[in-house]
Amino acid sequence: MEDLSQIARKLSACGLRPSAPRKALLAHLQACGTHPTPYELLDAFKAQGRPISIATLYQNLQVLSEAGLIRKFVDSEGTSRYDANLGVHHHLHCTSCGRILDIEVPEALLGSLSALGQAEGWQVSKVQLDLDGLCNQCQGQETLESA
Amino acid sequence: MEDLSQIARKLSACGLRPSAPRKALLAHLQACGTHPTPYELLDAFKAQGRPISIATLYQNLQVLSEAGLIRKFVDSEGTSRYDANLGVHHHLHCTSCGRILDIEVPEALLGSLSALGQAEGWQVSKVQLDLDGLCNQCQGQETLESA
DNA sequence: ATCATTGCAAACTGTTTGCATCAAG
DNA sequence: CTTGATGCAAACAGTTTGCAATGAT
Repeated sequence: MEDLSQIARKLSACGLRPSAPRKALLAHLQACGTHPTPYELLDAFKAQGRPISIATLYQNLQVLSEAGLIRKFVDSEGTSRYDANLGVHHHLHCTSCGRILDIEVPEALLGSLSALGQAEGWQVSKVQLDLDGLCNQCQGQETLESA
Repeated sequence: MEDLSQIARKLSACGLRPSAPRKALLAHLQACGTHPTPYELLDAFKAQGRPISIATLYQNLQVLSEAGLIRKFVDSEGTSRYDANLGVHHHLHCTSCGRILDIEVPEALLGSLSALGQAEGWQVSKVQLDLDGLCNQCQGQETLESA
């Protein structure tokens, strides 16, 4: 958990002015633990009473991504999502409630996967892995519904 | 390789009228060996001198997907793509030329991946795996460019 | 003849851009 | 004061929908 002055310093260190929307964006993404879509972010800031414009939001999502402070990805439904977890990780995606959980995949497994590409003569730079399924909560709900 | 009457029979078997656009779509996807986007399909039919309207295209992509004759997926850039390969398979995606190659992942590996989700209490229904990198051709080009 | 399918045009969603205003250094 | 950031509005890309004309059974 970082306070706002640390966030501001991080932005400055990347040559970015620590404007209010940028600090809010980075702080929110680092704290929320989820993988929000642009519109979820928009709503979150509006709900906090500090709305930002959609143009500013998209501009900054791009700027922060380019600076390497956050990361963009596209989920299996094609929805853009943003993530402040910069480490190598992958996703568990609940097809019922939409929740996304970060998981770590053992090095050895990642190596075996890259090897599949190398076997075809490709130079693999990134292993994108998403496990779609039902989270523990939604499994329970399915049971209730079908009862 | 299937001829058009076989394609027509397949459509009828699913309760779909074998209209010209449907036959063309299914035949093309089965034959092309790539994973076209809607606009690539549109252009392909236009180039063949049998253009179809974009509304018809989207309607039929959905209808054929629902019938299980083709499958939709979203690549790591968020672009919709369609695939007539219905078996379990995964993708090698060239970040330079955009080419996508189907690969098979050994059962054992898929099992290990699903197990990661199960360890978190999730019920994994689908392992979505994309290996991003450079295909053999584009590796060569990178070398030339940087020379 | 009936009912599904086509295709135009208009609507919509998510995203980007131009530009005048505003704020940080 | 200078330069970069904001935010409105307009433009865009991809996709969906309403509806009259068309085509398959």
